[in-house]
Amino acid sequence: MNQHANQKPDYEREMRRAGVRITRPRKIILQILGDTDDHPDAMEIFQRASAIDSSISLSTVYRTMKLLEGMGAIHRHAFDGGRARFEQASGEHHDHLIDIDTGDVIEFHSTKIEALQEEIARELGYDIMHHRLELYCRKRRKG
Amino acid sequence: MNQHANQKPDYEREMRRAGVRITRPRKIILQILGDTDDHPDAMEIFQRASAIDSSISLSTVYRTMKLLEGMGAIHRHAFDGGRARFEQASGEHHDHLIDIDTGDVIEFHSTKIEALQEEIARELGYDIMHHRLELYCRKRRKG
DNA sequence: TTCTTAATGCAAACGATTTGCAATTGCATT
DNA sequence: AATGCAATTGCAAATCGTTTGCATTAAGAA
Ligand SMILES: [Mn+2]
Ligand SMILES: [Mn+2]
Ligand SMILES: [Zn+2]
Ligand SMILES: [Zn+2]
Repeated sequence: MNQHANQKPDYEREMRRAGVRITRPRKIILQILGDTDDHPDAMEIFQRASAIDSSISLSTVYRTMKLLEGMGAIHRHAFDGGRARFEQASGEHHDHLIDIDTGDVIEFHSTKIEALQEEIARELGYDIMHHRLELYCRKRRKG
Repeated sequence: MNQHANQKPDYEREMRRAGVRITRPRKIILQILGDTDDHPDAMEIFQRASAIDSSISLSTVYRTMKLLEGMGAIHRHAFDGGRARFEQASGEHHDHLIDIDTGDVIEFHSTKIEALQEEIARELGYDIMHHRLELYCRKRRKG
Protein backbone atom coordinates (compact mmCIF):
# COMPACT_ATOMS: atom_id res chain seq x y z
CA MET A 1 0.00 0.00 0.00
CA ASN A 2 1.36 3.43 -0.73
CA GLN A 3 -1.40 5.88 0.04
CA HIS A 4 -0.26 6.02 3.64
CA ALA A 5 0.26 9.73 3.11
CA ASN A 6 3.98 9.11 3.11
CA GLN A 7 6.67 10.58 0.89
CA LYS A 8 6.48 9.55 -2.75
CA PRO A 9 9.99 8.34 -3.60
CA ASP A 10 11.52 10.03 -6.64
CA TYR A 11 12.52 7.06 -8.73
CA GLU A 12 13.10 9.17 -11.81
CA ARG A 13 15.89 10.97 -10.02
CA GLU A 14 17.27 7.70 -8.77
CA MET A 15 17.19 6.19 -12.24
CA ARG A 16 18.93 9.16 -13.76
CA ARG A 17 21.64 8.83 -11.15
CA ALA A 18 22.00 5.13 -12.02
CA GLY A 19 22.49 6.03 -15.67
CA VAL A 20 19.17 4.50 -16.59
CA ARG A 21 17.12 6.29 -19.18
CA ILE A 22 13.76 7.76 -18.35
CA THR A 23 11.66 6.53 -21.21
CA ARG A 24 8.03 7.06 -21.95
CA PRO A 25 7.05 3.47 -21.06
CA ARG A 26 8.96 3.64 -17.82
CA LYS A 27 7.36 6.93 -16.84
CA ILE A 28 3.93 5.47 -17.46
CA ILE A 29 4.58 2.26 -15.54
CA LEU A 30 6.01 4.19 -12.63
CA GLN A 31 2.94 6.38 -12.61
CA ILE A 32 0.66 3.35 -12.59
CA LEU A 33 2.50 1.77 -9.71
CA GLY A 34 2.47 5.00 -7.78
CA ASP A 35 -1.23 5.52 -8.27
CA THR A 36 -2.43 2.10 -7.21
CA ASP A 37 -3.26 0.58 -3.91
CA ASP A 38 -3.39 -3.02 -4.99
CA HIS A 39 -0.99 -5.71 -6.15
CA PRO A 40 -1.37 -5.88 -9.93
CA ASP A 41 0.27 -8.48 -12.12
CA ALA A 42 2.20 -7.75 -15.31
CA MET A 43 -0.85 -8.20 -17.48
CA GLU A 44 -2.89 -5.76 -15.43
CA ILE A 45 -0.09 -3.23 -15.52
CA PHE A 46 0.19 -3.77 -19.25
CA GLN A 47 -3.50 -3.10 -19.72
CA ARG A 48 -3.49 0.02 -17.60
CA ALA A 49 -0.41 1.21 -19.47
CA SER A 50 -1.98 0.44 -22.83
CA ALA A 51 -4.87 2.71 -21.96
CA ILE A 52 -2.38 5.57 -21.65
CA ASP A 53 -0.09 4.63 -24.52
CA SER A 54 -1.26 1.80 -26.71
CA SER A 55 2.20 1.24 -28.17
CA ILE A 56 3.62 -0.16 -24.95
CA SER A 57 4.44 -3.87 -25.09
CA LEU A 58 4.11 -6.57 -22.49
CA SER A 59 7.81 -7.30 -22.85
CA THR A 60 8.61 -3.80 -21.76
CA VAL A 61 6.37 -4.16 -18.77
CA TYR A 62 8.25 -7.29 -17.74
CA ARG A 63 11.62 -5.70 -18.40
CA THR A 64 10.66 -2.63 -16.44
CA MET A 65 9.39 -4.66 -13.50
CA LYS A 66 12.70 -6.46 -13.40
CA LEU A 67 14.60 -3.20 -13.56
CA LEU A 68 12.54 -1.65 -10.78
CA GLU A 69 12.85 -4.76 -8.68
CA GLY A 70 16.61 -4.63 -9.08
CA MET A 71 16.55 -0.99 -7.95
CA GLY A 72 14.52 -2.00 -4.94
CA ALA A 73 11.66 0.19 -6.12
CA ILE A 74 9.13 -2.59 -6.18
CA HIS A 75 8.49 -5.96 -4.58
CA ARG A 76 7.52 -9.04 -6.54
CA HIS A 77 5.12 -11.49 -4.93
CA ALA A 78 4.49 -15.07 -6.02
CA PHE A 79 1.15 -15.68 -4.38
CA ASP A 80 -0.58 -18.97 -5.07
CA GLY A 81 -1.76 -19.25 -8.62
CA GLY A 82 -0.51 -18.00 -11.93
CA ARG A 83 1.19 -14.68 -12.31
CA ALA A 84 3.57 -12.69 -10.16
CA ARG A 85 2.12 -9.57 -8.58
CA PHE A 86 3.89 -6.34 -7.86
CA GLU A 87 3.70 -3.40 -5.53
CA GLN A 88 5.67 -0.25 -5.01
CA ALA A 89 8.29 -0.76 -2.33
CA SER A 90 7.63 2.47 -0.46
CA GLY A 91 6.35 2.08 3.07
CA GLU A 92 7.32 -0.40 5.73
CA HIS A 93 7.54 -4.15 5.55
CA HIS A 94 4.31 -6.05 5.75
CA ASP A 95 2.92 -9.47 5.03
CA HIS A 96 -0.24 -10.48 3.23
CA LEU A 97 -3.58 -12.07 3.86
CA ILE A 98 -5.15 -13.29 0.62
CA ASP A 99 -8.89 -13.80 0.31
CA ILE A 100 -8.99 -17.01 -1.71
CA ASP A 101 -12.53 -16.32 -2.87
CA THR A 102 -12.12 -12.78 -4.13
CA GLY A 103 -8.38 -12.53 -4.63
CA ASP A 104 -8.32 -9.46 -2.41
CA VAL A 105 -5.06 -8.83 -0.60
CA ILE A 106 -4.98 -7.36 2.89
CA GLU A 107 -1.71 -6.19 4.36
CA PHE A 108 -0.71 -6.68 7.96
CA HIS A 109 2.31 -6.49 10.14
CA SER A 110 3.17 -8.28 13.35
CA THR A 111 6.22 -7.17 15.25
CA LYS A 112 5.87 -10.28 17.36
CA ILE A 113 5.92 -12.64 14.42
CA GLU A 114 8.86 -10.84 12.88
CA ALA A 115 10.79 -11.18 16.13
CA LEU A 116 9.94 -14.86 16.46
CA GLN A 117 11.12 -15.51 12.94
CA GLU A 118 14.44 -13.89 13.69
CA GLU A 119 14.77 -15.94 16.82
CA ILE A 120 14.07 -19.18 14.99
CA ALA A 121 16.59 -18.44 12.26
CA ARG A 122 19.22 -17.42 14.76
CA GLU A 123 18.81 -20.60 16.74
CA LEU A 124 19.31 -22.58 13.57
CA GLY A 125 22.44 -20.63 12.75
CA TYR A 126 21.02 -18.50 9.97
CA ASP A 127 20.36 -14.88 9.09
CA ILE A 128 17.08 -14.14 7.32
CA MET A 129 17.65 -12.42 3.98
CA HIS A 130 13.98 -12.17 3.22
CA HIS A 131 10.86 -14.03 4.12
CA ARG A 132 7.35 -14.64 3.03
CA LEU A 133 4.28 -14.99 5.18
CA GLU A 134 1.00 -15.43 3.41
CA LEU A 135 -2.34 -16.29 4.98
CA TYR A 136 -4.84 -17.76 2.53
CA CYS A 137 -8.24 -17.12 4.02
CA ARG A 138 -12.00 -17.11 3.71
CA LYS A 139 -14.28 -14.51 5.24
CA ARG A 140 -15.49 -15.84 8.57
CA ARG A 141 -19.04 -17.18 8.44
CA LYS A 142 -21.43 -15.43 10.77
CA GLY A 143 -21.96 -16.93 14.19
CA MET B 1 10.23 -34.84 7.13
CA ASN B 2 8.97 -38.35 7.60
CA GLN B 3 11.71 -40.28 9.31
CA HIS B 4 10.45 -39.12 12.67
CA ALA B 5 10.02 -42.76 13.54
CA ASN B 6 6.28 -42.30 13.17
CA GLN B 7 3.74 -44.54 11.53
CA LYS B 8 4.13 -44.90 7.80
CA PRO B 9 0.67 -44.13 6.38
CA ASP B 10 -0.68 -46.85 4.13
CA TYR B 11 -1.55 -44.93 1.00
CA GLU B 12 -1.94 -48.06 -1.06
CA ARG B 13 -4.82 -49.10 1.12
CA GLU B 14 -6.31 -45.65 0.98
CA MET B 15 -5.99 -45.57 -2.80
CA ARG B 16 -7.62 -48.95 -3.16
CA ARG B 17 -10.48 -47.74 -1.02
CA ALA B 18 -10.82 -44.67 -3.24
CA GLY B 19 -11.09 -46.89 -6.29
CA VAL B 20 -7.74 -45.74 -7.57
CA ARG B 21 -5.52 -48.33 -9.17
CA ILE B 22 -2.21 -49.25 -7.65
CA THR B 23 0.03 -49.15 -10.65
CA ARG B 24 3.71 -49.84 -10.95
CA PRO B 25 4.63 -46.15 -11.45
CA ARG B 26 2.53 -45.16 -8.47
CA LYS B 27 4.09 -47.76 -6.25
CA ILE B 28 7.54 -46.55 -7.19
CA ILE B 29 6.76 -42.89 -6.67
CA LEU B 30 5.15 -43.62 -3.33
CA GLN B 31 8.22 -45.56 -2.31
CA ILE B 32 10.49 -42.68 -3.33
CA LEU B 33 8.46 -40.18 -1.35
CA GLY B 34 8.39 -42.45 1.65
CA ASP B 35 12.12 -43.02 1.60
CA THR B 36 13.23 -39.45 1.35
CA ASP B 37 13.84 -36.75 3.88
CA ASP B 38 14.05 -33.83 1.51
CA HIS B 39 11.71 -31.84 -0.70
CA PRO B 40 12.33 -33.09 -4.24
CA ASP B 41 10.80 -31.52 -7.33
CA ALA B 42 9.07 -33.44 -10.10
CA MET B 43 12.23 -33.77 -12.13
CA GLU B 44 14.16 -35.20 -9.20
CA ILE B 45 11.38 -37.66 -8.47
CA PHE B 46 11.31 -38.56 -12.15
CA GLN B 47 15.03 -39.26 -12.14
CA ARG B 48 14.91 -41.36 -8.99
CA ALA B 49 11.96 -43.25 -10.42
CA SER B 50 13.71 -43.75 -13.75
CA ALA B 51 16.56 -45.44 -11.94
CA ILE B 52 14.07 -48.05 -10.71
CA ASP B 53 11.94 -48.33 -13.84
CA SER B 54 13.24 -46.49 -16.86
CA SER B 55 9.86 -46.61 -18.59
CA ILE B 56 8.25 -44.15 -16.22
CA SER B 57 7.42 -40.79 -17.78
CA LEU B 58 7.59 -37.31 -16.38
CA SER B 59 3.90 -36.87 -17.19
CA THR B 60 3.07 -39.72 -14.90
CA VAL B 61 5.13 -38.18 -12.15
CA TYR B 62 3.18 -34.95 -12.50
CA ARG B 63 -0.13 -36.76 -12.68
CA THR B 64 0.72 -38.84 -9.66
CA MET B 65 1.80 -35.83 -7.65
CA LYS B 66 -1.51 -34.19 -8.43
CA LEU B 67 -3.39 -37.33 -7.44
CA LEU B 68 -1.49 -37.65 -4.18
CA GLU B 69 -1.95 -33.98 -3.44
CA GLY B 70 -5.68 -34.37 -3.95
CA MET B 71 -5.68 -37.29 -1.53
CA GLY B 72 -3.84 -35.18 0.98
CA ALA B 73 -0.92 -37.58 0.87
CA ILE B 74 1.63 -34.96 -0.10
CA HIS B 75 2.14 -31.23 0.14
CA ARG B 76 3.22 -29.09 -2.77
CA HIS B 77 5.50 -26.14 -2.09
CA ALA B 78 6.22 -23.22 -4.40
CA PHE B 79 9.46 -21.99 -2.92
CA ASP B 80 11.27 -19.19 -4.72
CA GLY B 81 12.62 -20.22 -8.06
CA GLY B 82 11.55 -22.63 -10.70
CA ARG B 83 9.89 -25.87 -9.88
CA ALA B 84 7.36 -26.96 -7.28
CA ARG B 85 8.73 -29.21 -4.57
CA PHE B 86 6.93 -32.00 -2.78
CA GLU B 87 6.98 -33.84 0.48
CA GLN B 88 5.00 -36.61 2.05
CA ALA B 89 2.22 -35.19 4.19
CA SER B 90 2.75 -37.46 7.17
CA GLY B 91 3.77 -35.74 10.37
CA GLU B 92 2.64 -32.46 11.82
CA HIS B 93 2.44 -29.04 10.23
CA HIS B 94 5.67 -27.18 9.89
CA ASP B 95 7.12 -24.25 8.01
CA HIS B 96 10.39 -23.94 6.15
CA LEU B 97 13.70 -22.19 6.30
CA ILE B 98 15.45 -22.24 2.94
CA ASP B 99 19.21 -21.84 2.66
CA ILE B 100 19.45 -19.60 -0.40
CA ASP B 101 23.04 -20.64 -1.06
CA THR B 102 22.66 -24.40 -0.93
CA GLY B 103 18.94 -24.86 -1.48
CA ASP B 104 18.74 -26.88 1.72
CA VAL B 105 15.40 -26.82 3.47
CA ILE B 106 15.11 -26.90 7.24
CA GLU B 107 11.77 -27.47 8.87
CA PHE B 108 10.57 -25.70 11.97
CA HIS B 109 7.41 -25.10 13.90
CA SER B 110 6.40 -22.25 16.15
CA THR B 111 3.24 -22.61 18.17
CA LYS B 112 3.50 -18.93 18.98
CA ILE B 113 3.65 -17.84 15.37
CA GLU B 114 0.77 -20.12 14.46
CA ALA B 115 -1.33 -18.61 17.22
CA LEU B 116 -0.45 -15.07 16.22
CA GLN B 117 -1.44 -15.79 12.64
CA GLU B 118 -4.81 -17.04 13.77
CA GLU B 119 -5.28 -13.98 15.88
CA ILE B 120 -4.45 -11.65 13.02
CA ALA B 121 -6.81 -13.37 10.63
CA ARG B 122 -9.61 -13.41 13.18
CA GLU B 123 -9.25 -9.70 13.85
CA LEU B 124 -9.56 -9.05 10.15
CA GLY B 125 -12.68 -11.20 9.95
CA TYR B 126 -11.13 -14.20 8.24
CA ASP B 127 -10.44 -17.88 8.79
CA ILE B 128 -7.10 -19.20 7.62
CA MET B 129 -7.50 -22.04 5.15
CA HIS B 130 -3.81 -22.54 4.73
CA HIS B 131 -0.70 -20.46 5.04
CA ARG B 132 2.85 -20.21 4.00
CA LEU B 133 5.82 -19.09 6.03
CA GLU B 134 9.20 -19.31 4.39
CA LEU B 135 12.44 -17.88 5.71
CA TYR B 136 15.07 -17.38 3.02
CA CYS B 137 18.38 -17.41 4.82
CA ARG B 138 22.15 -17.46 4.74
CA LYS B 139 24.32 -19.29 7.23
CA ARG B 140 25.35 -16.81 9.91
CA ARG B 141 28.92 -15.58 9.51
CA LYS B 142 31.18 -16.39 12.43
CA GLY B 143 31.58 -13.75 15.13
C1' DT C 1 -8.58 -65.96 -18.67
C1' DT C 2 -11.43 -62.37 -20.28
C1' DC C 3 -13.20 -57.79 -20.16
C1' DT C 4 -13.74 -53.00 -19.01
C1' DT C 5 -11.82 -48.94 -18.16
C1' DA C 6 -8.35 -46.37 -15.66
C1' DA C 7 -3.64 -45.21 -16.33
C1' DT C 8 0.28 -44.69 -19.20
C1' DG C 9 3.88 -42.71 -22.58
C1' DC C 10 4.47 -39.66 -26.02
C1' DA C 11 4.23 -35.45 -28.25
C1' DA C 12 2.01 -31.41 -28.65
C1' DA C 13 -0.20 -27.53 -26.12
C1' DC C 14 -0.06 -24.43 -22.38
C1' DG C 15 0.67 -19.91 -19.70
C1' DA C 16 4.01 -16.98 -17.74
C1' DT C 17 8.16 -14.95 -18.59
C1' DT C 18 12.45 -14.13 -21.19
C1' DT C 19 15.24 -13.14 -25.13
C1' DG C 20 17.39 -12.05 -30.01
C1' DC C 21 17.27 -8.66 -33.13
C1' DA C 22 16.39 -4.82 -36.02
C1' DA C 23 14.25 -0.37 -35.46
C1' DT C 24 13.69 3.53 -32.38
C1' DT C 25 14.70 7.05 -29.10
C1' DG C 26 16.81 9.27 -24.92
C1' DC C 27 20.14 12.29 -24.11
C1' DA C 28 24.99 13.80 -24.05
C1' DT C 29 27.43 16.20 -27.40
C1' DT C 30 28.32 19.67 -30.61
C1' DA D 1 18.70 22.91 -32.99
C1' DA D 2 21.18 19.15 -35.31
C1' DT D 3 24.22 14.92 -34.57
C1' DG D 4 25.64 10.41 -32.95
C1' DC D 5 25.48 6.38 -30.44
C1' DA D 6 24.29 3.29 -26.93
C1' DA D 7 20.24 2.08 -24.32
C1' DT D 8 15.60 0.75 -24.96
C1' DT D 9 11.83 -0.79 -27.47
C1' DG D 10 8.30 -3.89 -30.00
C1' DC D 11 7.80 -8.00 -32.07
C1' DA D 12 8.17 -12.75 -32.62
C1' DA D 13 10.25 -16.67 -31.30
C1' DA D 14 12.21 -19.22 -27.44
C1' DT D 15 12.13 -21.04 -22.72
C1' DC D 16 10.57 -23.38 -18.67
C1' DG D 17 7.53 -25.89 -15.80
C1' DT D 18 3.40 -28.16 -16.16
C1' DT D 19 -0.77 -29.99 -18.42
C1' DT D 20 -3.38 -32.46 -21.86
C1' DG D 21 -5.21 -35.34 -26.08
C1' DC D 22 -4.89 -39.62 -27.79
C1' DA D 23 -3.77 -44.22 -29.00
C1' DT D 24 -1.90 -48.08 -26.35
C1' DT D 25 -1.22 -50.77 -22.16
C1' DA D 26 -2.36 -53.01 -18.08
C1' DA D 27 -4.98 -53.09 -13.30
C1' DG D 28 -8.08 -55.91 -11.23
C1' DA D 29 -13.11 -57.40 -11.12
C1' DA D 30 -15.70 -61.08 -12.93
MN1 LIG E 1 1.65 -5.43 -0.08
MN1 LIG F 1 8.66 -29.91 4.88
ZN1 LIG G 1 7.01 -10.19 7.59
ZN1 LIG H 1 2.89 -22.69 9.88
